[in-house]
Amino acid sequence: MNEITPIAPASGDKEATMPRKDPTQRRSRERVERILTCASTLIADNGSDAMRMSDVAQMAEISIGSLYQYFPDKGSIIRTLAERYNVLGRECIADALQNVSDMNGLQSSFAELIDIYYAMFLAEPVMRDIWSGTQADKALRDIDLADSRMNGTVLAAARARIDPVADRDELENSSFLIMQLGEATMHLAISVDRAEGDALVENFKRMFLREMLG
Amino acid sequence: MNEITPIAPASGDKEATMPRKDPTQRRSRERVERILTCASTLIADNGSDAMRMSDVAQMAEISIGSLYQYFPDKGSIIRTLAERYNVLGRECIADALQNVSDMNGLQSSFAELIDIYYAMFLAEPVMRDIWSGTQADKALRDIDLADSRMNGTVLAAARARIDPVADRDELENSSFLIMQLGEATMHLAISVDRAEGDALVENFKRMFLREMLG
DNA sequence: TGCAAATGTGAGGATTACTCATATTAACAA
DNA sequence: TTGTTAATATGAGTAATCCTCACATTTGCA
Repeated sequence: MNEITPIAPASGDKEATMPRKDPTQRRSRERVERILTCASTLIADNGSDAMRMSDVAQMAEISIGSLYQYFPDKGSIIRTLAERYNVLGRECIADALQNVSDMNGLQSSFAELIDIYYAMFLAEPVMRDIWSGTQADKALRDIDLADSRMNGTVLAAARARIDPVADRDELENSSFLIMQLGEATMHLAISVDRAEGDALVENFKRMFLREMLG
Repeated sequence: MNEITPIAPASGDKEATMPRKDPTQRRSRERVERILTCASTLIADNGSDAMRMSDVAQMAEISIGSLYQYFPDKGSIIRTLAERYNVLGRECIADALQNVSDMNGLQSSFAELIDIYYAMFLAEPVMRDIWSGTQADKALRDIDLADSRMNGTVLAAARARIDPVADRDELENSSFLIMQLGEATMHLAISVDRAEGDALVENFKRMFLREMLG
């Protein structure tokens, strides 16, 4: 698996080389953040394809060489941003579903989650660019699948609580599918005009709710 | 919209320059076919990202310059291949749904269609490569959407026949969504192991059938 | 202050899509 | 047949951009 997180700033325990202490690490962290912020800005402006590594370096006021010290390649910057959004999304989903224990709760929580996700996609150009179709990078696709699996597991757990006799594998499989289809719906919805997108999201909600009723 | 079909081989009516007749056109068509065949082979081998235009030219035994005479850019070759698969798929779908007139028929036809599509995706490495995630190219995404819209319209028509009082816009919208989600399910299914993929496809079938029942 | 490790630098290497000036070929008129 | 011209073929070269690497600078500590 390709790195998601950038190279750790030399907190090496190997070889016991009397590692440097705080200032360096702080500076490194700040640099990583600045790189990510600049990359975000550039992606928001013109998309990740148009984002050139030289632009990122220039905007972050570092040399290309330094940039590559923190991120081994262009994809790793994009993946790091993607994973950050995913973490936010997972927290959101976990929060919403953690304490669900009946069908009504599940339905309302999920409907709400879909709205939140849709709003996020509409509001965040970077997220939109990274996920909307652009999955040329296999490593990015893997991140996406892993994310859906985690979210699917959370959903499956909630459904199992509601219906303890349901087959677990079946729940896991269909919950994973629902997560992926939800994502596909988002991608689709943001690539058509707003009115149609809204209708598609509503339709997906309906399909999901029907599916939940088993 | 970017060209899908390659540049037409000089059947110019403009300027009335006494156009050439058959042999040239036949030769051009053969060249286009050879290019597409070679591109297919290369994509099947290593994916479209790894396919270099110089490889295509070499394998097709033409110069790079000639290659670019027939296809204005790399994407246009891929789009042409994509559209050919789509045409096949549309014919398949239209055939299956054209004469459906009751819910039983719709359900069995659609279930069968899903199996056929799944089998196609499993069997065709080129199709898999072009559609599986790799939608970096916006023009390709447009082709995909147009395809789903056409198929969605066919599905909506079948559903309208079965339930004449249903809201047409609603049918159109949800049929379009179903087509896109079906595609998403295929992409997902072929990117996990076979057993899980099979289960995902079965799950999608179930979801679809439930949705159809209204 | 001196040293070694860590970090910074940017010119340049490498790849690859695509162009264009030139050469070749095909179709037709005389 | 032969000359003419439009269509087509050619491939060395251009451009864009990711990434490397040899060297310079900075940092933390003895």
